[in-house]
Amino acid sequence: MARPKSEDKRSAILAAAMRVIVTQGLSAPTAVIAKEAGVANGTLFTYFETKTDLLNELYLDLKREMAAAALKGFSPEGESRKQYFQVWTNWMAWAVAHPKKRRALALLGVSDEITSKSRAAGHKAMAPMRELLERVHSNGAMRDAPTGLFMAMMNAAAEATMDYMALDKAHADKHCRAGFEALWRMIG
Amino acid sequence: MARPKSEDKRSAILAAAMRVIVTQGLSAPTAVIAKEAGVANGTLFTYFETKTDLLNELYLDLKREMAAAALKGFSPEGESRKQYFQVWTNWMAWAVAHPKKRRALALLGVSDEITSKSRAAGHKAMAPMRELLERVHSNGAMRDAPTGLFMAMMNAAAEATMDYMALDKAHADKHCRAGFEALWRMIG
Amino acid sequence: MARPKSEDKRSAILAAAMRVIVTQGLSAPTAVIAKEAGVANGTLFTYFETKTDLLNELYLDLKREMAAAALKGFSPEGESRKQYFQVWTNWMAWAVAHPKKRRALALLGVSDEITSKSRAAGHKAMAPMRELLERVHSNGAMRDAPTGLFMAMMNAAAEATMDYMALDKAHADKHCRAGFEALWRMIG
Amino acid sequence: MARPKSEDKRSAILAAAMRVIVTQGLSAPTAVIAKEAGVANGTLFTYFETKTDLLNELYLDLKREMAAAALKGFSPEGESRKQYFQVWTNWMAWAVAHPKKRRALALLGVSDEITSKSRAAGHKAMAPMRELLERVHSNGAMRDAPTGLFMAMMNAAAEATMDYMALDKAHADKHCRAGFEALWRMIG
DNA sequence: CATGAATGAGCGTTCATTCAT
DNA sequence: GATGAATGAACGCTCATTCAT
Repeated sequence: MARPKSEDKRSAILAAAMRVIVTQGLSAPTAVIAKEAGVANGTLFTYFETKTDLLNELYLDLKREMAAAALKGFSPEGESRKQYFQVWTNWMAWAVAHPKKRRALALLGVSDEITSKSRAAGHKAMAPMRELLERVHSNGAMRDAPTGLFMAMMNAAAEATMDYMALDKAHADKHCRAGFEALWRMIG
Repeated sequence: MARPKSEDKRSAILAAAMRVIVTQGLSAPTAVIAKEAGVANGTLFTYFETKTDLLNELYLDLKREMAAAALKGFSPEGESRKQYFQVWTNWMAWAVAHPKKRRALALLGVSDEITSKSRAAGHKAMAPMRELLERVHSNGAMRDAPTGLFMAMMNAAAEATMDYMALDKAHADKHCRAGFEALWRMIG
Repeated sequence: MARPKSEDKRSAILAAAMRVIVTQGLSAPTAVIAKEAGVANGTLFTYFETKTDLLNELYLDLKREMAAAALKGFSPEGESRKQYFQVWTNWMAWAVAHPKKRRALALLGVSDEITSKSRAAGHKAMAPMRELLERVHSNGAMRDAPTGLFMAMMNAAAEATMDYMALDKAHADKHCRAGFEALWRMIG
Repeated sequence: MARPKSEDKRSAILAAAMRVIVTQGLSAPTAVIAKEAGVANGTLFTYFETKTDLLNELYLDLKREMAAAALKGFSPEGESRKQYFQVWTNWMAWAVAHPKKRRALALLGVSDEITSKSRAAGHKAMAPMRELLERVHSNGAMRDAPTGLFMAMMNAAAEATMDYMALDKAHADKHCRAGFEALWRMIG
């Protein structure tokens, strides 16, 4: 089958795109991404039909990686607070460990290049976390507020905490806990 | 060129930029913005030296308008909770009344075209709110968390509430209060 | 109204396109055409929205010029043979005097970039000649053959004669007459 | 590489090229031709060094096939008119039976990718017809016109007749004869 | 100052051809 | 020999900015 499409090259392109996007934004030329990945200009297009496709796949890739990191070791048993604290801690740890990926994800998340299909798939990767939170919601202080508002508040708190942890890495752990406590006061 | 002739034209361009950005994103051509403003292509550049300048000024403009709306009728006396509830209500009302402006502001906020100088100036417009919140912070449940984290959480909650109100306008008032209650539980 | 669109520039581009197409074919880069016309790359697109538009307008332009040359001094009175001989002579003279234009027209004529609308408009420019020929047809040796076949034969004879005249310019006049005689034997 | 292994593959590529060119023009990608032929992208280049080579060989192939069809059963004896009518009829029949091949040949014929060498070889395939016509020429009405003009006129008439037959297949036979009569009036 | 044509760098994508498998 | 991924030059077109009118 001749030279098979190389999974390595594919991920090299995705990784390069991530790095380049962080420094140059989503308008980074595909040529720059290709060069950063160490492949020829045209090769990028044998792995991704269009730039938009590349961006969408990168979005999903990062979203899935983030979800996997957050849900690492997660089992849907035990006390909700403890469970969620574990997830929260994983999540924050990933965010602090991969600031570039988080930045790229943020840029992609607000771009209108990302299709609703990609967004839905990204959502799905977070499903276990969402289920856990639904349990929290229905028993907690916000039980009378709509789920959508509840989720939005939770997400917002998470993003804010990540931002702050990144800003003051030295006390990241402390901020992680403080963020969680604040959140739990709100929703618990 | 500090004060070009027609202040009307200037604001027409800013308003046009806002409208166009909402539908086309930040990459909207200056030619389109100019046409939407009813002026010639080149005229835009006698009012704003570069497109980046235009975006920065629009950012500040919107930020200031938003701050003014939120702080309408604000006087730094009285009980913090009541004061802040008033501000919060104003703020949410503005957001719901001007979804396009909020959308444009959101796009601008994450763009790397916006300089830190603009961001600082935008910050400044919110100073009275910040001062009020600092009082809340030093006496409230998050008094041991850093101000930055505190502010980030508050902002995040506000954005989340706005989003949700926009999504379900019929019960906007209810969500406005629910968001505030949740926030206050966290920070009060 | 600022710099008005310059009719000169427009025709410079059309003329340049004609020249370039003759040497490089229809796939000649727009950049080359622009340079040949002495304008910037982008300027070409303020006069012609797309390359296809440029090609279509060039086609029409040449077709009209050719028709005008052939029909110069034509009045629909007098004996058909004499009339048509005059047209034929004009036509051949134009073809020999403007071999590049004829070559460009030939290339454009077989291209599928040229729309049926352009072809129809080109046809229209030849209408007076067509009418004259219809008279010839209905009274001549081919009166029982369909008009379409008649016209095709006439056109083919014209093209063949032009080709041969171009090949042997020294005796162009003689070939012009020989071609006409042959044609007339066929259709007269 | 003069005679690569599979003659089948070679003709599959040529046939595919013909089909693809008819629908997509001469700028059809080699990749598309290869796929249509059921071979890999690169395989095409083991049978034809360059795309230009492929086009030239296709041109010759078609030209030869056309000549063979026209000359089927031809023997250089008997009355010229009868002989040529036979050839003409064969020729027209082939054209009507293989409109795609004729279309491809037409596209190739006007392309500047086709070398003069290929054109000369194509010419050669028609030699017997040409010899017959030379006899007609030297005794016919055009005996005083140069051979080149004579041949051009004959070819033009043939093309025109083919075009018209293809347009109105129902009466193809009639048009075939009408075309011949017209031609013979001109040259006979 | 207003206008809009002029400019040319820059971009996403294509495709003939090469070459590793 | 067959395959199809790799290559990179090339192209049509866009658009921020300049400048003649």
